Formats: sequence, structure tokens, C-alpha cells
Amino acid sequence: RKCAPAAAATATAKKGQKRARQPRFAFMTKSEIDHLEDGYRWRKYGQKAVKNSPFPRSYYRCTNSKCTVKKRVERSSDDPSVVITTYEGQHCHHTASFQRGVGGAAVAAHIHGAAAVALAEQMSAFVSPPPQPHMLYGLPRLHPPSSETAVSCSMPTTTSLQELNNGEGLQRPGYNNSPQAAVTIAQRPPSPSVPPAVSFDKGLLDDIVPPGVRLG
DNA sequence: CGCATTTGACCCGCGC
DNA sequence: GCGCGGGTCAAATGCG
Repeated sequence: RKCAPAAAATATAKKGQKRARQPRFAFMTKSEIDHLEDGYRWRKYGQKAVKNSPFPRSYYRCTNSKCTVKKRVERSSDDPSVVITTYEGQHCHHTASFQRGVGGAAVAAHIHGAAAVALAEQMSAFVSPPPQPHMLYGLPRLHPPSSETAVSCSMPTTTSLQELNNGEGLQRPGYNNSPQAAVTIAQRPPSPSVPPAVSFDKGLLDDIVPPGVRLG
């Protein structure tokens, strides 16, 4: 590396394999904090300035040695209040919170609202027995928009989406009053010809969450 | 002392 | 072939 110019022929083929074709999930989160807790522990391993955005992109890796999940976190240049989190890979373990005997998703959701819910969806798709999906989906309802965390904590429905599109309604109140609050919108994984529009419906969820995990 | 973050360099793929 | 942009590494540093 930079400090080892002498080591000429020292195995530099580690970077041979580029991006493996891992499943990727993008989440658009209305939050002022970049690093949203999702129940897992992440270690930052890099940060780069991106061309399209004035905000740097951060690279995180799951601290679990046998877990190769990575995630990129960047702010939307269009809407600084929106954090785009891209997950790559699948967790081969439960969340740190799980190990403590509590539903990590529930805890995370409890803390971060809808943000964790979307993540929980992803997570629930990976663990054998989904940690009570209904709880994850119902959670926002369990937490009615109190005066403090008055975020539109509804699941990514077309309604909330429209709100996000308009950039009104959900971003001000909650995000203003509670920094921790966030609204996450699950985005369609990269596909051949996907319009940049944020509009999606249940079809999107089908892409991300197997039907089995859903309330259906 | 151990772990997480920071930060600059390195490497690779892609477009021109 | 060259330059650019993106992704990763790892030493240095900070913090609990």
C-alpha cells in the first residue's frame, strides 16, 4: 500500500474481484443523520466524494467478520435531507440487538421509526423465522404520530411516497423535532430500465421482500 | 488498551 | 492509451 512501496510483488491481486453480483437494496431515508442504526453494527471503511453530489459517500461494512454485507450511505444532492442507503449482500447473522434477546427490528424501529421498518423488511427476509413481520409493519401504527415524533411513519405506501415526492408533509415536523426520526423509502434495486421516479407500489415490495414475509 | 473513524493512496473498470 | 470516477485498503488518529 502507500507505506510499502518496496513490497513490489506482494500479492496485489486481492482487488481482482470487483463488485460481486450481490443483491442490492437502496433505501431513501429522510433523516439528518447519515448513519442510521438498523440493528447491525457497521464499521466505516471509506469515504469518497461523489461527482453528482456535493456530499461525500460513506462506505460501511458489517463488523461481523463472517458477514460480508456492505452499505453505502450518501445524501441526495437533490434533497439534502434524504439519505440514500444502499445495502449490498445479505447478513448471515441476526442483528446485534437480536443477540440481546430483543427483536432488533423492533428496537431499531422503536428508535428510528419507519427507517428501521424498511430495514427490518430486508432483514426479516434473511432470517429463517421472520421476527413477527406483522409487528414490523404494524409498528408505525403502534406509535401514533405524537406531537414530538410527528413523522408520517406509515409504511412506504403510495401516499407516503407522494409526500416524499412533493417534499412536503413528512419531512418538516418529525425531522425537525426529532433528529432520530426518519422515514425510509425502499427503492427498486437497479434494473435495466427503471425510471428515476420514486413512484412505486406494492410491486416494488415484491422486488425487495419475498411475498412470504409480507403481511399478505 | 481495544475498537471505530479518518484519510490519503492504490487499484480497477470504463469512456473517450 | 490515458484520464476519470468509484471502491477499497490500511496506517494514523481519536475515543471510550
